[in-house]
Amino acid sequence: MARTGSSGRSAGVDPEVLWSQAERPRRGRPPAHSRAEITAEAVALADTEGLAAVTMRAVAARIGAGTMSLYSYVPNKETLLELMIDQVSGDHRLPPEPSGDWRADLRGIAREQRAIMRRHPWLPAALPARQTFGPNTLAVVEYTLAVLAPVGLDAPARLETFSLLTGFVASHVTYELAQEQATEAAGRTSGELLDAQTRHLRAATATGGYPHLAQALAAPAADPASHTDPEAVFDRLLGRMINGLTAAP
Amino acid sequence: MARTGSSGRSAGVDPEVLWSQAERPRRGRPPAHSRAEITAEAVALADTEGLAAVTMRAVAARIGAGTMSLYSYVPNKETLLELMIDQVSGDHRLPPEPSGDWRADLRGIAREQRAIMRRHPWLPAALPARQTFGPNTLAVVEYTLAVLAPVGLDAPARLETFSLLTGFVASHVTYELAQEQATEAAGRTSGELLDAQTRHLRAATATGGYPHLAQALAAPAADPASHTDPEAVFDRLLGRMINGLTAAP
DNA sequence: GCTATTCTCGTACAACGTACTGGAAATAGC
DNA sequence: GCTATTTCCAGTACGTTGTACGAGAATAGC
Repeated sequence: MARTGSSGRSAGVDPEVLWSQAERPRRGRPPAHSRAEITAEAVALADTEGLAAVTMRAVAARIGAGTMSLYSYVPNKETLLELMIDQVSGDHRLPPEPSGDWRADLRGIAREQRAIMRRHPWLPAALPARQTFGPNTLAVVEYTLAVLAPVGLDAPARLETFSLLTGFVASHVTYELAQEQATEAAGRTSGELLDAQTRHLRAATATGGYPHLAQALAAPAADPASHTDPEAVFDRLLGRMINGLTAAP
Repeated sequence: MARTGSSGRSAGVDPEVLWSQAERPRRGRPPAHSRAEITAEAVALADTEGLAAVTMRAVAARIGAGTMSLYSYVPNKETLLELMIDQVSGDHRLPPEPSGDWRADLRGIAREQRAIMRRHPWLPAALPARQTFGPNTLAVVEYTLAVLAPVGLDAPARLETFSLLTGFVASHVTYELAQEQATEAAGRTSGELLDAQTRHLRAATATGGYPHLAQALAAPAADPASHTDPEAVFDRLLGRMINGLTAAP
C-alpha cells in the first residue's frame, strides 16, 4: 500500500483534470479499453466480492489486461473509487423538471439513492472518502437544488440539505443491511444460534448493566406489521427527515 | 494487506472475546504495555497524521516496542480500529440520569458526539466500518435509550434513532470540516486562488450546465450572521432533526 | 516506409499486515 | 538464591498491495 497520503487528506488528483473529458487524442495506438469499462468492472467486482476485493490487479485481470495498463486510464486507485461512486450515481433516474410537489420530489430522490445503495452495498462506506463531485453526482445535486428552490432556505442551507439527505439515506441503508444480515445469519441456524454480534449484545445486556438496551432487544415491535416492510419504515423516517430539514428556521 | 476478508464483510473477531476483560493472568512476565495505552497511541497518531498513518509498525514504534509485540494485545488491525472508536466514545460526558427534558438531553448527546468527532476527524470515516459495539459505545446507546423512553417510539425505533442521530452528526461534521478546509485553503492564498475542488465546481457551473448550483455557489448567505457561527447552524439543524426523528408516526 | 505518438505490461520495489519461533524475562514455589 | 514455569518480546520472513519505470507494440500522419 505504498504512497498513501501521509497526512489527513491525501492530495488526490486535480478534479478538473479528472472530470474533464480528456479529449481522445487522434494519434498513436488506440486504447483497447475505456475508463467507463474499467470503472464498470470495478463496480461489478465490489458488488460481488466487496470493496476490499477491488485491487488494481483484480480489476485488470477482469478485463484481461496487465495490471499496469489500468494506469493509462486512471491515475491511481483513489481516483478509480471516485469514478465508481460517480458511475453508480448515474443510475439515478431523475425527472427532467421538478414536479412542483417538492416533498414528493425529495422522497423520489431519496428512494433512488436508497435503491442504488442497496444495489451497491459498498457505497455507503465509500462515500465519506469522496473528495470531489463527478458529473453524475452534480446532476443529482443540481436537480435537488431545483427541487428545493421553492422552499424557504437560503443557498448554503440548500446545498447542505443534499449532503444531509444523502447522509441520512446512507445511515439508514447501513442499518438496514446490518439488520438483514443479522436476521439472515440467525435464520440460517434455525433461529437457535444467533450471530456473534447479537450474541455479544445479549451477553452484554445479561449482566444487567444496560437495562434499557436489554429491554429494547427483548421487546418485540409494538406494531409488527409496520416494521416488517422495510420500505414503509424508510418512507416514514424519510418523511420526518424531510420535514425536519426543510422546516422554517 | 494480506488477509483482508475476501467477501463483503470480513469475519472479524468474536466480539465476546474482544470486549470481555481477558482477566490478567497472575503468573509469568507482566506485560509492558496495555491495550488502552496502545489504543491511545493509535488515536493520537490518527489525530495528528490521519487514519492512513495508523500502521502497526508506526503504533509500535510510538510506544517503543517491536511491531509484533502489538499482537500480544490486539488480534489484528481491524480490532485496533474498533478499540479506537470505542475509546474515543469514552470521552462522552453523560449525566447519570436523563434530566426529564428529553429534547435537551438528545441535544446534549449530539453536541458531545460532534465535539468528539471534531476532536478526532478520522472518526466519521471510520464509523461505517464498525462491526461491534464496545462498552463505551453501549453506554451511550443505553443513555440514549433511557432518554428516549418517554417518547412515543417502540423499541426498534428507539434503537435506530441512535444510529440515525449518530449518522446525522457524522454527516454534518464531515461537511463542516470539508467546508472549513476549503475556506482555509482559499484564505491561505489571500482569497485569490481557490482550492482545486472549489475551482472545479466553479468551472463545472461556468459551462451553464448547472444553473441552480451556480446560483448557490454565487449567492452569499441570506443571513450571514446565522451561518457564521457553526454551533448555531448545527443546533438549528439538530433541532429539526430531533423533531423529525421523534415525531409521532 | 518512417516517425511521432500513444497504449501495453513485465519487472521491481517499498510498505503493509501478520505467521512463526527461539529466546529473554519475570514470577511462584522452594 | 535457585529453578521451573509461564509469559512476553521481537527478528525474520512471506504474501499482497499500490505504483514507478522503461522497453516493446500498435497506430496515424507523413
